[in-house]
Amino acid sequence: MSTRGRQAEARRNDLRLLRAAHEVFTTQGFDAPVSAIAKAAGVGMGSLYRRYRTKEELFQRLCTIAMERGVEAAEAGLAEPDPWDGLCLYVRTCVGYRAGALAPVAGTITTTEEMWRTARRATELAERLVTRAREAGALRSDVTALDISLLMEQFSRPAPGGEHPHAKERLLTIALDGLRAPGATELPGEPPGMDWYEGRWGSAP
Amino acid sequence: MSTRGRQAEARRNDLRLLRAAHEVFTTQGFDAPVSAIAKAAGVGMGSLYRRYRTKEELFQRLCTIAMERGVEAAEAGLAEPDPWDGLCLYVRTCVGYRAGALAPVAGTITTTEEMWRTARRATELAERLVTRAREAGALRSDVTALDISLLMEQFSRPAPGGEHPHAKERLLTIALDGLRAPGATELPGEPPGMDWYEGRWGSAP
DNA sequence: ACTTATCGGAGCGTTCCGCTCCGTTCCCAT
DNA sequence: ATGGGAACGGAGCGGAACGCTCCGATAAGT
Repeated sequence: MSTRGRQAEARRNDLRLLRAAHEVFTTQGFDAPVSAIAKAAGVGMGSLYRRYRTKEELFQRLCTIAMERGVEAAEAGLAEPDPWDGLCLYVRTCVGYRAGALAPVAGTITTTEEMWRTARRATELAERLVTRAREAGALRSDVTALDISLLMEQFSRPAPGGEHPHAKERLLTIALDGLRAPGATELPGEPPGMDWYEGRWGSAP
Repeated sequence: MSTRGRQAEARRNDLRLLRAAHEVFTTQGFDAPVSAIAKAAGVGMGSLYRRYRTKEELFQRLCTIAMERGVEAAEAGLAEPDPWDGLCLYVRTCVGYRAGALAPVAGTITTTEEMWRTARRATELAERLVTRAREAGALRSDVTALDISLLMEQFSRPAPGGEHPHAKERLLTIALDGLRAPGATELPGEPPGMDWYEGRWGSAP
């Protein structure tokens, strides 16, 4: 794998494209123009459209990668000996690269088979992580794994008016403290179910 | 003030327009088409543009009203005898009508004199509310009024993929529990300052 | 030197949006 | 009863922006 030549440039371009697309889509939403991604990647439109035939295809690839990173984060969390620290690591990592910002937009495009598979693996690992923390008595008992997914999603959403360097971490710390057992206030209403959550992505295969 | 006649219809239309605009802008953002607001209000484009000469003017009026509602919510919170309950009431009320969803978008248009005035009153009252709760020992001591504003903003942001009826309230309850004294984890980084916050709206007059 | 894969970006067709303009409706004063 | 005028709804205009294509330029491989 050389670092020179046209093929090497193609590989570099692909990486830069994915990075730029992640940045642009998570901060500006799926409506962001494709040209903005190309420009952010320092790559021409032609190169982008040779690699990904449509905007949707690029986005699908991006979602899969984001979920794979979520899987890795969950595995890293489970590798942590302390259940609470593991859960915090997982949440902080996912929010750190705004993984949740892609999830809601995923409902506006068709969900590929690969996306379903990866999503299933990610949710299963997250469930294990949450159950372990709860059974260790570190996590309040009335919160579900889906609550935490939605929490991450909420915190992944960017502030349109520019970001303060530490504000997000401060808020996330507050929320994580609120997750610790025992909960001071009982959580209201029915917890959201898995069927509802998956319904946002279209019908399951 | 009659309920019949053309003038009465004009008044009703104005009210419906403001309600619809609030709903559409807070859920779809400032990019939502004006026609969507007119349709949601059950009003023709002509009537909308006679009342508000531009889209921006409508949005400015909307922001002012939202902040006035924020002032009222803060006053209601201060009227509550228990400092903690008062703070919770304030936060829940503001998040309830997604007041924070307008704040970041306000930076994309020019801020009127009236908006500055109302904003100043709102932040001053919020500061009082927060200080009272902290001095009563109910609120963790390392959190600032601005942190709470940003928290409300974060929770005001709509989920593009449809909303679960109770999910938001559950997450908000968790966050509020995290705000109670004593904080389990120290908040990281410098708290955001007022100058940064106001800078998002353009330069102060 | 010639072939050929890859590059960047101008341009095409289309969609969408803010706003205007105008024919219609209906209150109300005479 | 009737004419004037204020308020109504919505089709349509001009222009901006977007997804995607096409092509001349560039440089690696032989």
